[in-house]
Amino acid sequence: MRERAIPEATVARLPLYLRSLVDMTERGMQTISSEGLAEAAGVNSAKVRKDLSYLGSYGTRGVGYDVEYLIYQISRELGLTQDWNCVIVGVGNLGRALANYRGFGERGFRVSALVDIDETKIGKPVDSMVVEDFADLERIVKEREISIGIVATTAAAAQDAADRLVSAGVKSILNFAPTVLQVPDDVSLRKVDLSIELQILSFYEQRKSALETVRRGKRLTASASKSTRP
Amino acid sequence: MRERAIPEATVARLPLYLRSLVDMTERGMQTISSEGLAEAAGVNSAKVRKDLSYLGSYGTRGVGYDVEYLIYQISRELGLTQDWNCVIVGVGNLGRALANYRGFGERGFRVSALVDIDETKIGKPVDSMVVEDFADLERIVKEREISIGIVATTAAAAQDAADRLVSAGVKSILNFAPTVLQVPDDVSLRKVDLSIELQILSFYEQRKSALETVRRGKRLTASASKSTRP
DNA sequence: GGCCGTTTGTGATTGCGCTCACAAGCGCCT
DNA sequence: AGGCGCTTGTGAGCGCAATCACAAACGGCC
Ligand SMILES: NC(=O)c1ccc[n+]([C@@H]2O[C@H](COP(=O)([O-])OP(=O)(O)OC[C@H]3O[C@@H](n4cnc5c(N)ncnc54)[C@H](O)[C@@H]3O)[C@@H](O)[C@H]2O)c1
Ligand SMILES: NC(=O)c1ccc[n+]([C@@H]2O[C@H](COP(=O)([O-])OP(=O)(O)OC[C@H]3O[C@@H](n4cnc5c(N)ncnc54)[C@H](O)[C@@H]3O)[C@@H](O)[C@H]2O)c1
Repeated sequence: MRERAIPEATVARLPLYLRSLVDMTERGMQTISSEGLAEAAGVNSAKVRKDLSYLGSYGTRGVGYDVEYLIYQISRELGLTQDWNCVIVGVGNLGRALANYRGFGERGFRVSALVDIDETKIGKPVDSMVVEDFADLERIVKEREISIGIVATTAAAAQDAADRLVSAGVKSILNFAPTVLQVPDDVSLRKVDLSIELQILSFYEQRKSALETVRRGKRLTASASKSTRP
Repeated sequence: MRERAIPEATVARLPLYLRSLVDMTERGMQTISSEGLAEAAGVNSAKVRKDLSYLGSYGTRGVGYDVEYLIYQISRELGLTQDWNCVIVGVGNLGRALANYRGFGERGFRVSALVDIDETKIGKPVDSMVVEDFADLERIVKEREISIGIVATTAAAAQDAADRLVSAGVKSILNFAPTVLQVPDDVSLRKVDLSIELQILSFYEQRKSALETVRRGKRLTASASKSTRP
């Protein structure tokens, strides 16, 4: 267990713990048990303990975890002791909302550039910044030491945006366009896809209404035809 | 295998297949192999076949899957043969971007209401709609048969927004606020958390630069102090 | 009509992550 | 100083998901 390699699932939960812990300091709490942190983060307490144990033995038996110290350790592990420079590619509806969002800066992510391909947008101010030309991406990335690229272009342009980010040396990409991007193995890619989230909700919603209908004693033609299928 | 109950992981991938398939019809393709669909969706072909087999035996050996027919079957399974009415709670930066987004309507999700608590926003037009009063949420949900609630309020107000959605009868919630929401068991909850995504990227980015530094033959003080810890 | 190349559908296997359960360790109180 | 209650850290077991691997099935061609 003392080995390196934190499981992916744990990495995905650390930011959640971190947020809960920050809330707790703001409410003046000094220590927190795995049980308490689990409740705040909406997970199981054994999971919390196992996750935290990957970082080291930072708890005290019979007492819990020191909130401040744990914040520091998680921040360090996540690489949040430094600021990261980001570029938003595509300044449409979504890109603008992201640019205006204060939450990123608070968490150590600085939006250092906004780029777009649309002539009518280039040069215009957006939230104390100015939209720059997509053509200058490589120079901008190098000059400002940008390490994270946020793709908020149309779906059709997203692969191009990603390719340009990659050749500029960006190794981490967050994609909002509803398309599957291809990137080299050494580039981390994460996606946020709102339509997919809604479709997943739709699946369970449908299942619920179907169940409701069955409970009322009605036969569903859909399920009936399905059961007759060999 | 003929049993009901589609694995969660499969449900999450079905929308991805669906999107690839729609792209394919637009390019005039009639049939597609699991291999081809796998490539388009960025997954392994065995996974595609197993996922699709949960819906039934809709493929033809030696040929592949009929694109149109598969689109229909996946849509039906996901509950996309009907439209779903949604309400956006909180019309700030993000809420406005979501309201203006055309992609939802195309996929059968109709934004039927925008509500906010801010007096100065209520009554104002946003994308051919008018912002309504959060206080009227229950009536609006009932009248327009809204089944999906999208929470885009500030973090502090998100739990209240969710509670009100739940008591209005909404059973599916998509949360954008960076906070853990509590909802009853029979309510589906999904979250989109951009800061968490960035923090995950940060973790791997840091690991990469650490590795890079080690490769260059330098000793990392961080890893050195870690290895001396008992 | 039979053979051949192709692709599906699915048992079998492996691996990962979640949960349980409890010994070990800590602080506090007497 | 010793006992007690509380909480951590982690081995063990379990279940779900990913991957492998191949028999079964199909279309087309000779
Ligand atoms: N708006 C939303 O709420 C929302 C929700 C879910 C998904 N999305 C997705 O996010 C993406 C952006 O959405 P949006 O509503 O902001 O769209 P938008 O059309 O308003 O903005 C897209 C922007 O990208 C720019 N662009 C196009 N090609 C480019 C290129 N090659 N390089 C740089 N910039 C380029 C355009 O000029 C435009 O400014 C889309 O892919 C959309 O599907 C948006
Ligand atoms: N803007 C972004 O790009 C972005 C990115 C990531 C996360 N988020 C999160 O999304 C949420 C919204 O972000 P934003 O930038 O739009 O913030 P915002 O402050 O611009 O908008 C919040 C809106 O919610 C409304 N509101 C507050 N309490 C309400 C209540 N009880 N009922 C109804 N409406 C209420 C406010 O009046 C305001 O209009 C925040 O929680 C934010 O952390 C936003």
